[in-house]
Amino acid sequence: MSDVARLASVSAMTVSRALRAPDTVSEETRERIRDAIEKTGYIPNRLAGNLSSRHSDVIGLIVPSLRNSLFAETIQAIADNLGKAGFHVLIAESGHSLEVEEKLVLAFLSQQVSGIILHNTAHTPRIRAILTKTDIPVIETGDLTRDPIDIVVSYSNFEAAKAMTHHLHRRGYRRIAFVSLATETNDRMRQRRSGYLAALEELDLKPDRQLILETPEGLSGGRDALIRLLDLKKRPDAVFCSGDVLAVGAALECQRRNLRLPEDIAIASFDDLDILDHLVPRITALRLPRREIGMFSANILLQRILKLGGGVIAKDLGFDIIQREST
Amino acid sequence: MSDVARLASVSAMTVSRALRAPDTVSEETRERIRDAIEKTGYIPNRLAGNLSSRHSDVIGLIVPSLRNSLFAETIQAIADNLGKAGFHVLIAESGHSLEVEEKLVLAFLSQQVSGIILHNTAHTPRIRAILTKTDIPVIETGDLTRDPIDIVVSYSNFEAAKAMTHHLHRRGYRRIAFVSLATETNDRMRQRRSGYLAALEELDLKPDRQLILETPEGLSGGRDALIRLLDLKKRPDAVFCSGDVLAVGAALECQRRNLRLPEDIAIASFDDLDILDHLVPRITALRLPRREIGMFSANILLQRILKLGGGVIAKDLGFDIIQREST
DNA sequence: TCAATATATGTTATCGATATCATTCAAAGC
DNA sequence: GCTTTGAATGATATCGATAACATATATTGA
Repeated sequence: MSDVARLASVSAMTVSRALRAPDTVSEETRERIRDAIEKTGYIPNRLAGNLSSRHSDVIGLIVPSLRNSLFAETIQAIADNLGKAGFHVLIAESGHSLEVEEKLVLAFLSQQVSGIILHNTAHTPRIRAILTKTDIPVIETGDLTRDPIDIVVSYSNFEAAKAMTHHLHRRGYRRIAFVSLATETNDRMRQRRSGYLAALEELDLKPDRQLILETPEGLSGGRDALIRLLDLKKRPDAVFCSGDVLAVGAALECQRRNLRLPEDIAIASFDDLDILDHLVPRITALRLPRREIGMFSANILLQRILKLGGGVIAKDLGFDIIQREST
Repeated sequence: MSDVARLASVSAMTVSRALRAPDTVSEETRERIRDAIEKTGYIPNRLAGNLSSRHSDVIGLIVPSLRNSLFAETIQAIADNLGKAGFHVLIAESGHSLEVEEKLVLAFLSQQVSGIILHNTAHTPRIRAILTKTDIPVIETGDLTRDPIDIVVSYSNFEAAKAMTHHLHRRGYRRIAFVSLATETNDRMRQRRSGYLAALEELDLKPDRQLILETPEGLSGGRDALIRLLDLKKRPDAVFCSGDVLAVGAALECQRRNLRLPEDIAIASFDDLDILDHLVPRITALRLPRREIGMFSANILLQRILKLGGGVIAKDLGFDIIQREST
């Protein structure tokens, strides 16, 4: 930077101003500086700048997994919106482990990020404490938790699962199976199961243990769950697959076995992936506001960082049920 | 940090050493410092540290798109391996635009990243110039380009497409269609098309313009391409779908129309997504070394950053053809 | 026993920018 | 005409850590 300053015959301070607050520098000087920057190939050092100004232009984002394209839309919306405002996104993956999440949050804070977005709503006590104390905005997006650390932007997994269960009941199904990923390490799955159970209770249906399954991630998880259900003496008439791509795996297994959807068995999915609309028959699903969550999170974050007021603490973005041929 | 130092009755320098080079500090002092850190809740400021030591623990990664889970495996492998060594990954999305890529690279350099990983091999002249001059390692992973900026870790899109075309020919297909995404903004697609054409030439087959299509991303892109091909007077006997999920869209459209694979038409995919192995029938595909690319990239980057020598410049990780029922 | 080496710690300058206060000079106001 | 105001720029201290060098104490060996 001092090179640039020398070449433009101004002080380093003026160069800094020309870059960060152009209107405080005269047109003429600005031009000289622009030329000098061009000539020297100067690239600003944001580390120094951020250290000096004591705020950075980086936002930290932690997702449980990047493998599933589940978060891609949200991430993209976040990155787009923050990018427009000159911020960058540091993405990390926790692998559903709270310990890893703890390490990552600490690393982010070390990097002096200006905000943190988490997909989890369950955290280690230490992280809760640290994040509560810190004065940077913290957004949680995985579930509409009642006691957010700071801000929560989401839909309610509980309500969504309950609504879908009611929907299946309205369509005439009475033995509704519920398939999810491991609930042990995943609070969202627990919420969904609770929603399912709450609906059953409201409908005066007795939950049947055999119809409540956990299965590994991936297409084979969905396939295996379906196989287990078909092997039951009293088969379900509908299967509510409450995890990424599980419904796809289940539906493809039905195809393989020449089972007719929805006559032989109905399938509904928790998340409306592209492919659900391309399968034959098309699969009923909950549409979750993934893109909206990203947009909102980014915008609230910006508001808070730029101190524009507007103290939103919880934003419920809802969900839709997309009824298709599979139910 | 000075708080910690005071509490532990040592100088700030000793605290710094206790954190970055523990074995240069006595057991006893280290313990006092550890307690002091605990008590004060001190979180190091890496900006300051990196500025002072003139190297950072952040690696920049630019991918064309996060929407397709295509890069997820590579990203995960990169993040895992770098994470083990204490590095973090700053991920950004270029949306296939070279101008955006330029901005992102400049932003990364401003953040003083210790290394850059790009999926593209085509760049603006300015970026090529800047990245060639810089002394941080730069890895390109999208294609086995002949003139890498610095290091290339990939498979050859050209060879892979050629190999699959030969494979289809060996299986008896003679009218082989080639479907890709827009080649205009995607150098990898151009390489694949060239590979396809090269194979045709070696096989003494005349390329047929009607059989070489470009289509938008996504399942519907694949579906639409298939429809266009079926509408031809002289239908192809095989379709080589050379872009993410195109083969899935095409295969599902065949299902919808009750076309038998491979009797009525054969389908092959460029990338072996999970789902290809779950469809009925299962789809022949090229298996690309996505995870290996991530691992290798991370490791070479680390070698270079830590100056461990080992001057690999180009690493060809090859590919496999997975023959399944669809061809 | 005493210089020579090793180990543990402290001091100071510095990384590259920016906040803050100071200065200069011209236009405006009375 | 002279103070007042404001726009443009500069000088200096500082952000929080670490590199590089300096110092103090312990250890070794001849």
